[in-house]
Amino acid sequence: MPLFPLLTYAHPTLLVAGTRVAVRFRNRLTTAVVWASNIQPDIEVEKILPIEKVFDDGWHLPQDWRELLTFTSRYYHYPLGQAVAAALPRGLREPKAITLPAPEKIFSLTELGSKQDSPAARFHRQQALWRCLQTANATLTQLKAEHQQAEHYLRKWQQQGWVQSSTIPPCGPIPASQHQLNVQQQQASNTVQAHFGQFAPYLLYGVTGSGKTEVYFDIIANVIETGKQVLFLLPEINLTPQLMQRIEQRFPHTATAILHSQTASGERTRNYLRAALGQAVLIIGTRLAIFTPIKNLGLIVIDEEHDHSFKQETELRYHARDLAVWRAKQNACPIVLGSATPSLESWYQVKQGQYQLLQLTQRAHANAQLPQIHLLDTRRLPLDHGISEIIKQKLQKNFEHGGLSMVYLNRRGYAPALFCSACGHAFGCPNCSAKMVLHRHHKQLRCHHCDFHQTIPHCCPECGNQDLTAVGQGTQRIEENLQYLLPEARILRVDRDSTSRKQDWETIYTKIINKKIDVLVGTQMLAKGHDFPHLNLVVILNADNSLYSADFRAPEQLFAELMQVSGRAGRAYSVGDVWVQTQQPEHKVYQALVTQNYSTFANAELAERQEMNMPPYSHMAAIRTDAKTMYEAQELLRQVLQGIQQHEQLPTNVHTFGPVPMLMARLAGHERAQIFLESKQRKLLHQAITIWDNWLRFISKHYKNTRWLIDVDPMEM
DNA sequence: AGCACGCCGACT
DNA sequence: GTCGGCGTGCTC
Repeated sequence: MPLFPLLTYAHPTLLVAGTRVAVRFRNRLTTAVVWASNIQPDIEVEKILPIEKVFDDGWHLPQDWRELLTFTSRYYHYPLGQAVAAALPRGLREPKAITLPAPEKIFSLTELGSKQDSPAARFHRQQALWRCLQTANATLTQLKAEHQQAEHYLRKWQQQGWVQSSTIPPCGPIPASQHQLNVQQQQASNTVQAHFGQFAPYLLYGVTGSGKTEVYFDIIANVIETGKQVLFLLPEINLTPQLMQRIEQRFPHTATAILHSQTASGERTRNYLRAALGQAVLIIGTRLAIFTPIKNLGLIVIDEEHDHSFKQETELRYHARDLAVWRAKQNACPIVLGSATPSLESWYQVKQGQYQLLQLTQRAHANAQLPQIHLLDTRRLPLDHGISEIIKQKLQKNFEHGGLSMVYLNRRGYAPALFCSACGHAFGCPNCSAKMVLHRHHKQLRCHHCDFHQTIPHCCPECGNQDLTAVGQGTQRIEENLQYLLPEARILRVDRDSTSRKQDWETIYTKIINKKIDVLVGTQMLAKGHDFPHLNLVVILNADNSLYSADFRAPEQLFAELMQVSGRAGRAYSVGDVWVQTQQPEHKVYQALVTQNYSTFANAELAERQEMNMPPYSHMAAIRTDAKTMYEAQELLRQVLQGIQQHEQLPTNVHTFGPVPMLMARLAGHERAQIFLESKQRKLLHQAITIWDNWLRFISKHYKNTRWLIDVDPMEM
């Protein structure tokens, strides 16, 4: 519940902290977790209600997990109960008993069984099952693949005494890797291995295609052999079937648990418990997996550590990477943060000597070289449907030579804006401060920030003019243009509109690998984590938009994005070429991109951040409000600010900026404002947030229609 | 969050 | 005298 204090309930016997119970709260039955027992209640005894039910499953939420949540709740100024609810899978959030997952078993024929005839041929599924039992010790998963009702027959045959089962340890032998690590990779792995059993944070900085994953695998293999568990976090978009296949190949006998928001809730609860019980050794997941209780944690790996998806932007606004570092410290284990373009926060920690740097400067594939990057100044070049002549020729040539090209453009839809050619009226979203995007296939104007959409209007609502112009290029339009340019080519568009379901990716990937595609057109989805060995030409169109953003992290983000996209080229067989169309080739981001020199770029950015007293040189928190009008949203902040200034002694060295509208001032019908608190000292910042929190709680009662929230270490501006 | 409580104005 | 709208505060 959104309450900060703990509530007292009564029970005749002492309960272990971490026990799940069912209690009555406001006359409703809810799940609760025992945080402390045998305490002196702080309310009148007659008000205390009894615990209704104790879920004594032989397992409780462990102490280190409770400490993690206590920390999370305090650090992010979020009610403990709600933080706990966010950290539990559905199955544990419901006031119901759970069944603990059983340890994995293997099945084989008994001596008696091997003398039996196999089931009759007409029961061919049963026969397959039997054959599987004959050949080797088989796991339930393997057997289920042979026969859907494997469990039923196994039980039957076990009763007959034909089949026996035994439990197997969750970490079987790990076969040697097929990849020979190069010197740098081996060195990186060795360094981490030398620090098993102690807190040691590492930044694994490796250029795209340098084989970071193989380094992770090598370290993981070694931790697992010491009998410990591994937490492997990665951005949602990188949890590809391709990666899972590699893990399956590398760790065939290791029990893995996958945890992300797409996993079905039953499965997620099961995996959560398997990790907690030590039945799963390799725990793979997205940011939410950071809250998985792990019995014997020996290593944390964060892949693509710079990725913004590790920060949750709703409710409990945690950063999984930051919590991971905390957890590694708590569990005295190494943590490896990997990226080709590390976050400036992590890079700064290296500079401060807090994190140790591990570098991979060469591409892992012997023949692979870093791509050649070329800038095209579109102020001087005529564009035909958003594409310059040079790029047309490059694409044509590559197609003629049977190469695979990729056209990257971070805008889905047909055109990012629709204008009236007579009066200049722009079609904006009525709910958001954003332009509507033209989607030709669906014959709609859509807002990409809320779910508002409408059919394409045929005239201007202001002047009635019927000549409306679609301005700019989206992936659909580029796809259309390319098809016109290269009528013979097999072009495939990959964006959220074309690729919404999970299996879609698998089909696309097989098509690409089997050389059934000549040109890929797409957004972010194409940029991350995928290995297309034959890709040798990358074209980046119109990335300039974010150069004009007021967000101080925009250059860092754009650089990471462009490096990632460029890095898709020439990973294995051929030299990759990257062509970038821009109106500002002289901009620092593009200049850094051409040299592909992350460290020069990062150091320059850091110098600028220091100058401006921005993170990571200072710490920030945002207090946000939203209301029907911008005035109301800002008024609450102004009132609280005034109250604090008059009645409180804010710690010195904490600075306040605002209130100001958010960059995206209007979203889904709400006007949004914010105020920033900034300090060089974390502790002082937290003191200031606490004061703000108290005042907001107090004053917001008078502003019924204004909602507010606290965002510690904000990423959004 | 969501609900009970109580204050106050409007209406029978 | 009673109903209900809404602001306030508590939840164990």
